[in-house]
Amino acid sequence: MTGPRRRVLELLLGAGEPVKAYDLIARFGTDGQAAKPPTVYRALEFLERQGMVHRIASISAYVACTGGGPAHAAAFLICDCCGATQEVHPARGDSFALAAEAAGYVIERTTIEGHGRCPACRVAA
Amino acid sequence: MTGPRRRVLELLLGAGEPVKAYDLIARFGTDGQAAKPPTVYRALEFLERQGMVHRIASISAYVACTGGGPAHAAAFLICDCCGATQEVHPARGDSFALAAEAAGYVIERTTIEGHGRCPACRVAA
DNA sequence: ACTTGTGATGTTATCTCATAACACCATTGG
DNA sequence: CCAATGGTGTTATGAGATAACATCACAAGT
Repeated sequence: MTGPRRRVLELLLGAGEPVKAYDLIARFGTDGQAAKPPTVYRALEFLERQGMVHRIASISAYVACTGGGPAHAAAFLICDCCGATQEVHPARGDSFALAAEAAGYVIERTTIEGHGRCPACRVAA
Repeated sequence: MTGPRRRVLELLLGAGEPVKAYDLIARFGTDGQAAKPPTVYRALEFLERQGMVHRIASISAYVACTGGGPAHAAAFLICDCCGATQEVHPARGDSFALAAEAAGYVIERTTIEGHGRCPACRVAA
């Protein structure tokens, strides 16, 4: 865990919600100086390999992991209203995994993201 | 169903696998002329609304729908080896949907994509 | 027929997201 | 000492997507 990696993780943990890569780039320097893109992307790549950070493909954003061991699979519930995101852990042998098996596929990595409304926004609407 | 929309759908059906937006743009003109990006992106947006095309977020590509009614949810099995993609339809009440419900989220749209190896590539390896 | 509204298209420009390529530096193990 | 490895800094560019505005076709209302 080196300087840039620590800094990116720190920013993600501080945000507590998904952050866009270029927002991380902009906030990278403690003095307000932006980082160069590869600095942040390389840190994200590392943190993702470690399972400390996840990429949320449907919104091209990154979020610090909450729970789960090293290099684990994760699924996300994302509120389109307020941006809140919750990490959940799909059960082994769920219907998607079964469908994959039935089709003869060996799945190594999943992207599972649900968009909708969180409890708070559901009430507010 | 207008000209550009028909053309984009035709390209996707002809490909039979996920195609990148800029590949569609490049192949758009029957005379080899490329389209302008908005032409293709607007067609994709329309086709996606109709449920005739799906976007695969994890690889930023688009694929013609195989089965499923209008505006249905879909999940994908993607072979990282040969690019083959299979559309599957998650059962209602699978573990992800249950997790969402338990968390109080109302999910309107899902992105479910599994990466791995198709039967053919699994044997080949 | 006029005209008004709507939805589609064409076009230019730009924005966002991500990576290639190369130079440099530190650590480690032969 | 000196490769080999892995991390970082920097420049530049590639890839994905959309904003904004002009134009066009068509149907509905008067």
